[in-house]
Amino acid sequence: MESRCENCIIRQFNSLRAMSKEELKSVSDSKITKSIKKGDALFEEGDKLNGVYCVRNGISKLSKLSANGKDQIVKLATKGEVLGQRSVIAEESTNLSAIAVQDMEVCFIPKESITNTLQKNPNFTLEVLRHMAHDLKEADDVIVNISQKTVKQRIAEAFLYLKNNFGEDEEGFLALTLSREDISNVVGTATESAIRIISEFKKKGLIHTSGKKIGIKNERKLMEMVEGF
Amino acid sequence: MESRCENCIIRQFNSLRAMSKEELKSVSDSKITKSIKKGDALFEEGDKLNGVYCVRNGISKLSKLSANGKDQIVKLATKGEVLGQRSVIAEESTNLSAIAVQDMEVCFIPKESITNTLQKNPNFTLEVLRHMAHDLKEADDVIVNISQKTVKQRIAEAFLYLKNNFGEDEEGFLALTLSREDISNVVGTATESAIRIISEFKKKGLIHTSGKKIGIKNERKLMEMVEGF
DNA sequence: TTCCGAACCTGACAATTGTCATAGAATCCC
DNA sequence: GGGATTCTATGACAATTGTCAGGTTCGGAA
Repeated sequence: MESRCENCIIRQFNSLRAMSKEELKSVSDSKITKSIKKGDALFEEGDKLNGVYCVRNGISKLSKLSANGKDQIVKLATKGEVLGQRSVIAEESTNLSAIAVQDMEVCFIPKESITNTLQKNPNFTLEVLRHMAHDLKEADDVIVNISQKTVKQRIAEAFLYLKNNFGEDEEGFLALTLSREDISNVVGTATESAIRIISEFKKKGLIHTSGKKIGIKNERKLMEMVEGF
Repeated sequence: MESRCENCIIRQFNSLRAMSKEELKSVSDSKITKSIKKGDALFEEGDKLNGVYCVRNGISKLSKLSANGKDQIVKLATKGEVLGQRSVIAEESTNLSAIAVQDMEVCFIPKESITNTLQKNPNFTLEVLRHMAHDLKEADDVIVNISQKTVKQRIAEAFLYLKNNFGEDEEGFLALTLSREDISNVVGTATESAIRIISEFKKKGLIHTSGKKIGIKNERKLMEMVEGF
């Protein structure tokens, strides 16, 4: 495993690429590499973060607990994404929990390295800004989807999203396997409703399953369903 | 009306305050002041923006059209807010429409003034970044609310939000009067459902109405309702 | 003023979704 | 390997929400 940030490929995918050699060196010297097991938390809602997490491997769900005790998953973050930025930048405690849905490898970067660079390197700041602008757009899309589409449409969309963003394994199952509960927390519905709709999709030949694993059989029909046919 | 950005009080409320004297001067020289009538659009979903809009007065709804033909209002923007930033920064066409819900006065600032400053003045960039971080957090909250709360709770919350953010007039009505349709588009429900719930609130003595105008009568009960009692 | 259209309101009904209860299947841990 | 626990699944039912179809009221224009 490469342990110098300067040489880390992951950097290509995130805002760290806009850092200068010296800045990267300082980040590299202060970072701490951590292994996170599936189900463990990187941080939890309300925590004050002393730094950000750069994901080298694995996938994390970012979720928020609602008053009625249900989690809403707001985003799934994978290799190359930086978590906790929003909180560090706004100097607020985080509004989301980050929990591993697969074993993960992350680098913890103390916030000083980040805030120093933010104040000195406009390219880096702009790069972070662009990323956040993108996240904001995605959040807007989620709002519209969740309020205007039926649960069925949202589940169909979630499967397509999982395929497009995380791919499939050799047997044609979605590479990212989520529990039924996680799926229902992504689309914002009751677990039983999600299960029922998954069964229905299976009966209609849109998907096939094997245990928790789900594979897409008829992508076109799923897409039509998302559009409302 | 003050026409030099350097002297504009609005600037105190947004990221423009982080600009240097010279930068502000250049913005001021290139800006165009516009009056927008209630119902007219500042820009529409899909437009490529050549600049941003700084709101001097009035209120705009930011909304996105969904496949089924309904608008979802994602945010209400008022005095001091800058619209179109996200799109200019990400160099994408906008994902939202901005339509005046009251007569407005705005300053159009060509994107060059903004992008130049973004590249040169890290304080400004950081300030913009902080604002966007805040918007992103709010968007996350909206996602959780919309997916986990009932329509009734969301409407109660919307009224409290309107009171806290836009205040009340002398007679105790919400200062920002929205049509029933706009209200339903804020909470993401059918217009009829919104109307029905407004009637119910009125019967229960939680609010009082006069034409389109709505006044809050029992704030405590509304708050309890939002919490789920 | 009077008319017209838009906005508001209400009822009846259907569809969607959530809740509760229960049972089987898978998984984990000793 | 076996028992406990968690996850998946399904039925029955209730609650919520949307849709359609009609009204009424309001505000602006002729």
